[in-house]
Amino acid sequence: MTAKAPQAPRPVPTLEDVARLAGVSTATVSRCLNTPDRVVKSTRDRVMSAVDQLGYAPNFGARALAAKRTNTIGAIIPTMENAIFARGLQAFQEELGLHGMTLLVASSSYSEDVEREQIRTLCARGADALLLIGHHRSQGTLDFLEARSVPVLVAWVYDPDKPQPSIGFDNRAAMREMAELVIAKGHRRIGVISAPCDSNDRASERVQGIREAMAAHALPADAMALHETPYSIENGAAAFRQVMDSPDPPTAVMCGNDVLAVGALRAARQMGLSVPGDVSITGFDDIELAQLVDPPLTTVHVPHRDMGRMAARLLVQQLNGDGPMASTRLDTYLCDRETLGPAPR
Amino acid sequence: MTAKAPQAPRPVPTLEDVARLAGVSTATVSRCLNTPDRVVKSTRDRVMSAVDQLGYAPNFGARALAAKRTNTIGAIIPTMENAIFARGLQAFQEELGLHGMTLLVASSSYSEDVEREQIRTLCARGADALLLIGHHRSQGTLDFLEARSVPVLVAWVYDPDKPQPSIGFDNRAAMREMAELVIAKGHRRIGVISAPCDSNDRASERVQGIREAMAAHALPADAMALHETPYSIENGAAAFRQVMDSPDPPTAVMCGNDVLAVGALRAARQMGLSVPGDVSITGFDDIELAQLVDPPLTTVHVPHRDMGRMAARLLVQQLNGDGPMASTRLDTYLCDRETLGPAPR
DNA sequence: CGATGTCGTGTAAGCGCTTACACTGATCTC
DNA sequence: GAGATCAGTGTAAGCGCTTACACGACATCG
Repeated sequence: MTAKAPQAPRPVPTLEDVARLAGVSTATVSRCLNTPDRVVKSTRDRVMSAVDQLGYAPNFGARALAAKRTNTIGAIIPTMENAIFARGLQAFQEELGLHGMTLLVASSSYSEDVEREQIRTLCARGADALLLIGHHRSQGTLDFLEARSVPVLVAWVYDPDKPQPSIGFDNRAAMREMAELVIAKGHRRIGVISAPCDSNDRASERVQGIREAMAAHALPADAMALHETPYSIENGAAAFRQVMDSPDPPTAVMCGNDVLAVGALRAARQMGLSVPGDVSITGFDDIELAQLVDPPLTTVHVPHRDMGRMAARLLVQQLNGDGPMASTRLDTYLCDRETLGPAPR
Repeated sequence: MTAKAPQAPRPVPTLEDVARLAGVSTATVSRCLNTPDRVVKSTRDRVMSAVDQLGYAPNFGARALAAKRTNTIGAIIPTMENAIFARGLQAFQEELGLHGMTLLVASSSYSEDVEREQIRTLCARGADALLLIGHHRSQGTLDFLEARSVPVLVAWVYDPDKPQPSIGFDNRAAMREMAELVIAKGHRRIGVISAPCDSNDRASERVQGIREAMAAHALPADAMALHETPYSIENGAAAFRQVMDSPDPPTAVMCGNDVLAVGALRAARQMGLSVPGDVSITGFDDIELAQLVDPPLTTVHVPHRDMGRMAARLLVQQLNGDGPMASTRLDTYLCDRETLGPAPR
C-alpha cells in the first residue's frame, strides 16, 4: 500500500530507534517530547523529524512506570445506557483536556461489586485520581482507595459531612422542593417510582425528600406508594402500571429520574390517561429527553455541565498540589413544564 | 478511619511486597495471578491471602510492558453525546467482557485530526486492536496503523472492497430503500438533512442512496434540497426551517439520522406544520428516541447490538490467531411508523 | 586568566512486571 | 536402583521509558 514500509522491519518503534535515527541519546529524545524547551532547537527538529518518520508513539505503560504519573483521571459511572451522566461527563472530559489530562471511563451497571472491580482496574491502569458517583460503597473499597492514596472526588451528590470531598447538589432538598410543589397543587396521594434505594444514595435521598415534604404537610406515610425499579423507560412504564393499579390510585406520580418518568408517561398514554388531567408525573435530572416528550416533562434541573467542569477543576487543582478539594454545592431548580397539574377532584 | 493503615508505609504494594509477605518469589506470585493452575494450592492460598491483605492490584503498565499484550481493545466513536453508538458499543463491551477483554473508548467529535490523536493514544495505551467507525481517514493514519500492525475493524459500514475488514450494513442501499418508499408515497420534492458528507462515509453514502432512488425514478437532481449540519437536535430543527423556507418547499424531508429527524419534527410542530399531513419526515438508525417522539418516527432500523456483538467476536478471533477478519454484512430494515405519509397535493 | 556558572547532552539506574531457563526433589521406568 | 521425567519454584534478564547525575563546552567574572 505505502512505500514507507518495505516489510515489517521493527514492529513498533521505540525511543531508542528514534534516538539512533536522530543520532542522539534516548534521554534527549525523551526531553524533546516532555520538556522541549530544555533542548536546543536544532537537535529538537532532528529528533522530531525522526519521530515522524518512524511513526513513533511513546509507550504509555512504560512512561507511567518510569514517571509515576499518567495524567489520566478515571471515572466510574453507573451506566452509559441513557443520557443521565453523558452531559456531565462530556463537560468533565472537555475541561480535563484543557489541562492536558485524559479521561478513562468505566461503568458499573449500578453494581457495587462491579464498581470495586472497575476501581481496581482504573488504579492498575494508573489513574492519578478518580471521579465516582455517590457515596455508597463498601468499607473494603474505601480502604483500598485509601491504601493506594488515590485522590477521589464524589459527584452527583453534595455531602460535606463525608470524609470524601463531593461536588453536586442536595438530592434530598431538590426533591423536597418538587414534592412541596406537588402538594401545593393539591395532590394528597403520591406514587413514587425510584431506583432501588439501597446502595444508591441519590435515589434514597430523593425519596427521603418526598417523605420530608409530606411530613411537613401532615400527610400520613401511607399516602405514598413507593415502587423501586432499575432505571429504564420500560421499567418506568411497568412500575407506573403497578402504582396505578390500586383501588385508590395516586393523583401524582413522582419519578426518581427522567428516564423512569418518560416510561411512566408512555404507560399513562397507553392506559388512556391524560397527563396532567388525570394524573400528574414529575421527573428528575432534566435530560434532553425531558423536553422532547409530549407533553414536556416537569422535572428538576440539574447543572450537569457545571458539575462536570467543576469536578475536573477540583481534581486538577488537587493533583497540582493546591491543597485538598473542598466539597462544593451546586444549585438545582424546578422546571415546571406541562406534566404537573392540579389534583383532579 | 480504618485501623489497617497506621500511616502510609508503602504507598502502593508491588509484586515484590506480596512475594515477601507470602515467602515466595515474584515469579510465583505472578503465576498465581496469571496461570493459577501451575501453582500448588497451598502456595496459591498463601499468596492470595497476601494479595488481599496488602490490597495489591497489579500495575497494568508494567504488565503490558513485560507481557506485550494488554487484553484491551480500543474503540473510537464519533460522539458519545447522543445514543447513536451507545447501544452498539454496550453490546461490544459485553461481548468483549465474555472473552476477558477490556474496552477503552474515546470519541473523536467527528474530527479526523482528533481521531488520529486518539488512535495514537489508544495504541500508546497498548490496545491490542482497534474498532473504528467508517472508512474515511487520512493515508497518514492508515500508514501509522499499518506500521504498528494493530488489527483494525471498521464498523457501521460494509464495504468488502476496502483493504480493512468492516462489519456493518450498506448505508447507501438502506437509505435508497427508504427513498424508494418516500417516492412511492408520491413525494417529488425531497429535502435532505445530512451530517457533513466529507469525511463521513456513512453520511455521504446515505445521501447517495437517495440520489440513486431519485435517478431511478427520473426525478431531476434539483428536486433534492440538501442541507448539511452536524448531528444534534438543535441543528436538525434549524436545518428543517431552512429547508422549508423556500418558495417551493419539499413535501418530505429525509434526515441522515434520527437525531436530526427529531429536531426536524420539533421544528415542524413549532412552525405549525402537521406531520405527516403537511410534510413527511424520515430518520435513520432507529435509536430509542425514535419511538418516543410524537408521532413515532419512520426510520431505518440498524442492528446495533448485533453489530457490536459480532465486531467483538471478529476481533477476538483475530487476536487468537484464527485467521484474518472477514467483512460482514448485516441487514437493515424499514420501520415505517407514523411520520411518513402520502404527499399532500 | 583561572575559577565559576550555565547550558545542552549523555550515562545508567531503576519503575513493576513476565517468562525463559535453571534447579530441586519426587515419582516412574526397566 | 540408576536414569529419565516431571511438577513446583526460584533466578534474573529484559520490556520502553524518565530522570538524577555526570560531563564537556562555553560565557562570565573578579
